Amino acid sequence: MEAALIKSGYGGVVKEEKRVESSGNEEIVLKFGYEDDNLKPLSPNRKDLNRDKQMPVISKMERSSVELNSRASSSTQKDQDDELESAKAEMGEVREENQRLKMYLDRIMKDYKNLQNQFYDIVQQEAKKPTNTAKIHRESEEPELVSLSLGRTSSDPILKDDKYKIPSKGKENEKGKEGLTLGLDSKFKLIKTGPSMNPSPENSLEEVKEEVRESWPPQKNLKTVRSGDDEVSQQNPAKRARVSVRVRCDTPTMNDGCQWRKYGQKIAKGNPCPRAYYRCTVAPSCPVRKQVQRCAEDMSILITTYEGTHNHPLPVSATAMASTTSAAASMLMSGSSSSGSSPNPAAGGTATTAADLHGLNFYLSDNSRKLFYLPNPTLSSSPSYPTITLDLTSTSSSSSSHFTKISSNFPPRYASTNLNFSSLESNPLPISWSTQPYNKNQLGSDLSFERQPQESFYQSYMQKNSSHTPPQQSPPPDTIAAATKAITSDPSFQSALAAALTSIIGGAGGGNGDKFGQNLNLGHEPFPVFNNFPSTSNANKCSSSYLNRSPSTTNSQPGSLMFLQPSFPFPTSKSKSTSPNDNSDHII
DNA sequence: CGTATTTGACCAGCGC
DNA sequence: GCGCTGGTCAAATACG
Repeated sequence: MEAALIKSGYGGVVKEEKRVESSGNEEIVLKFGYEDDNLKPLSPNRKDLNRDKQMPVISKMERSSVELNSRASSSTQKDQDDELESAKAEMGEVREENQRLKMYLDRIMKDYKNLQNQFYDIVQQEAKKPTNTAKIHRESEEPELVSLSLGRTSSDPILKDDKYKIPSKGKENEKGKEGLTLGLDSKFKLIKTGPSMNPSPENSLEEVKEEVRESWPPQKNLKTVRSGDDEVSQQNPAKRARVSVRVRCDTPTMNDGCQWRKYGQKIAKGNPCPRAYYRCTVAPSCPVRKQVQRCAEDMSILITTYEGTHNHPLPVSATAMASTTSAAASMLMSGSSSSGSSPNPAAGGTATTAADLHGLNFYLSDNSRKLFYLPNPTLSSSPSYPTITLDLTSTSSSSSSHFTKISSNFPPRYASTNLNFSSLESNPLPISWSTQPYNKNQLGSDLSFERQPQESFYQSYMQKNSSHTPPQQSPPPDTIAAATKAITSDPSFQSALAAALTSIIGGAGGGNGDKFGQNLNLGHEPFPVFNNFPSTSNANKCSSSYLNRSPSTTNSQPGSLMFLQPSFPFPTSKSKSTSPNDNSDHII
């Protein structure tokens, strides 16, 4: 936004660099100039001033004076006059340039302030709109609500204001179509008393129901007597949603930050690669399972399918994937048959659907629910799991089209949705910027005017808000195109996407995650992965416990066990008293 | 020795 | 009813 503004308003791109010293101290270097050499420079001597002497303007002027004095006795009056004139002219130019720069800076700041105020107003208006009908039970928890957004950063001055914790709805959804415009539109609620997976008493029954619906252990476990496992006995097997994540990954499992224990392996039909079954071991009674299998067509693609909802606080490093899956699951569930009485979401009367997954609240507008109608949400006890696939493996050379390639298919038997995220082909990391070399211009460049994606983010936001474009109309639900549109415009999708991105970047990027955290703006509350992803995690790798048995496996990530909430309130009753998972109480 | 993984057995659902 | 398949269990094994 800033750059575009400057470019249009002042005829040239004002470049601003912010450099980060290796020591970690930030040195802000404001460098104004033209990026395009064809453009007229600010001053004819500007390059000389900056390049030849590598010294401040004032120093050059002083030096000129010294030179004049030293030569006064031996030079002719004419020479002196010439030098004096040239020096004066130079000084004048420098002064003019300084004045211009000051003026530019003032105007930039003024415009920036204006835009910032406009943005505040818009966000406030959005927050005041009657979208909180489903937030009734959560209003008291508003102070802890955090709006996570890609394309923002805590250090970005535009976001310093706490107002931006207010989630903006509606039009911001549309930004998801434009490159990095990833507003995490969902309303995230930080865990208060460790209820992320275990709703606290103040949480609504609605949330409890939502979680119960999502919990994994299928009906089989209902029959299996497991004393004290209340969650198991309450679940509705028809409500289980699966979130499948396809990632190009060389290692057997994807490092999602959570602790898993392998409990089985099977050769599935149609795929020579065995399917591994994992369960979450962070908490002994956690119902979450995941299946890991290599793609039959492309062995480099790892398909990780998550089921269920964690009923415990998550390691910070695991929140990204957890929020991804929960958001995606909430999409499915809200669109398929959230009420349990009718598969048609339009039949549900509520204006919004709230889900409390992983301690994060996701709100889907009524529009969204219509948009996410899935044609085959059977309620039978058969494994007709609605499945949403986040495809992070697609090939595309355009970094700006990361989020534009979206496909959707609906296998004949299972209702499923494929979200296809483009990525660089040459790199197992799906996000191209994760592979960019880190020159100083890119590090911590929150003030940089070069952040085109972010600029477009705000630009599109302003434009769309100013025009008050209504949310996308629901297309016919039975078409792939409709599903695609629906998915891309849904706030949960955005949160899922953002979480997926952070997860992938953080997990695959390994030690560079903190740099991403600076370079990618994730809202005033930095997305956990970026700041807290274990620096010891395998860079550019998905850690593994399947094919190789290296010590750096997914299952043991002590460094990542930074829980959002230290308390662990849910019952300690074990589903399996003899389970080796019992030792997972170490998280307390 | 404790813990995690492996792997064959077992179970349930589904289709024929 | 039978076979196939997916999913889970649990004893055996490996590992630190």
